[in-house]
Amino acid sequence: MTQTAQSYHHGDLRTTLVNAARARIASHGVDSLSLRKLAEDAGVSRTAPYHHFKDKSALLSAIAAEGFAQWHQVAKEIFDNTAQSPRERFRAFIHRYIGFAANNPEMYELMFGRPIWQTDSATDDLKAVAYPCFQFQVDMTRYWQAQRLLPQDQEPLRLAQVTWGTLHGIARLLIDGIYADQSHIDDMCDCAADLFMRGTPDPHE
Amino acid sequence: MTQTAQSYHHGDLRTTLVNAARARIASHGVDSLSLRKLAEDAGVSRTAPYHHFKDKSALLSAIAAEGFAQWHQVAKEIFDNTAQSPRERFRAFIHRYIGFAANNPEMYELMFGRPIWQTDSATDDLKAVAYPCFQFQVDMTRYWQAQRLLPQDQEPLRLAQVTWGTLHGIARLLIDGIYADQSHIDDMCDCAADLFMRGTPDPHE
DNA sequence: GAGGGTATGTTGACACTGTCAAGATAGGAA
DNA sequence: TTCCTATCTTGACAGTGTCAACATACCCTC
Repeated sequence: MTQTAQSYHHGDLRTTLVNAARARIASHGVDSLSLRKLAEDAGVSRTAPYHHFKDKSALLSAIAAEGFAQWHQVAKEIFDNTAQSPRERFRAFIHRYIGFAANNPEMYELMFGRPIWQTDSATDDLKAVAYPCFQFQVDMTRYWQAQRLLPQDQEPLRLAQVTWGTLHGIARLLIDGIYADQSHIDDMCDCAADLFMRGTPDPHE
Repeated sequence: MTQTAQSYHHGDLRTTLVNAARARIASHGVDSLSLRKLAEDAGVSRTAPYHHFKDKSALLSAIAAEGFAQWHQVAKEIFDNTAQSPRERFRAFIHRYIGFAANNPEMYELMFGRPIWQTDSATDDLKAVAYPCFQFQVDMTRYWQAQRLLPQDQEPLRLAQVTWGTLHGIARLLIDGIYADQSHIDDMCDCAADLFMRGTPDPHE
């Protein structure tokens, strides 16, 4: 950013683009983002972004990767917070997951939407961030099974797929505004938590 | 369809468009559909479709409505099949739901995707078909609760949102190819069914 | 049957989009 | 200083959805 305005080269176009795109996506939605407008706002020509990203999908992948990293961080904090019981942490995890999606709907849409994952267009950089995030879900599931919060007679991978599927499905039904009312988010989370942990020993509550 | 080739009017353009669009979507995906190509394939000018649909979204809504009607029919058949026990029907319902999504991924994407539901662009026709479909999910949930397959201490609406959310989430993770392997569909469905019905009386199995 | 309203179809145009090719410029390494 | 490479530019192409204005055909009424 040490460049002057009349400089031929921008100086730090890549991060400028990513920042502008992130802001635009958060405020106006993924679909409203165009590379041309983005370039124009950055004071640069239409094709300049192509020297930093292979195509539009690559730009989106980069931003989605940020989202996965961000969520992974949150998940780790919840999981590692030993001040809470495993049971509390499990419940908190559900609420935070849905909360993350509800508070960042466009980012969530981007992270799990088609443009990125469809047709094998996912960047290696994106996979490098997202896959560990998926794996963490399995690891947590294994732990919760060991803690007797989740049924132990199920394969951890399957169980992780189902529990995460539940959160993902609720998040999408909420975001897409299909039939879930935003005012009942907490109720839905509690319902899901109760359902998953039903029949497990509960020494404290 | 009594028109000759050189007729100025097409005769039944609306259904021709819908049929062509449905086929195109099923084979090449929702994103690949363009009104112009559609019109060209129908041997008609680019703007002719606008006399039958307000815009592209309206066309998509019409096709999605077919999908909802189709699924609603399947759901009713499963639910009304008294030859099976409620427990078997519940399990069958889960498998069929995921199977429907896996076998018609593009239709499923269309039915629950953004272009239709976002920004209040859903047609009244679509809502008229889709909402009863959602309601049916709640009715079934209520029944399964009464049959003691699902916990009775939860509100039917909440429970329906969570169970449907689970199916929806699994379906999307599958379709979007995010992390679920298609070869384990049945295992995932069984895992979900076990999870939901866990702790409920099972006289026969 | 004649006339007019309406449904339907047409061409033209506009403002967009992503992306490629070819050329210009700047910075850094040899 | 020279040259390579990263970066940025203009020009162009093939698309897209959609509007406005106009043409044609059908149907209902007089």
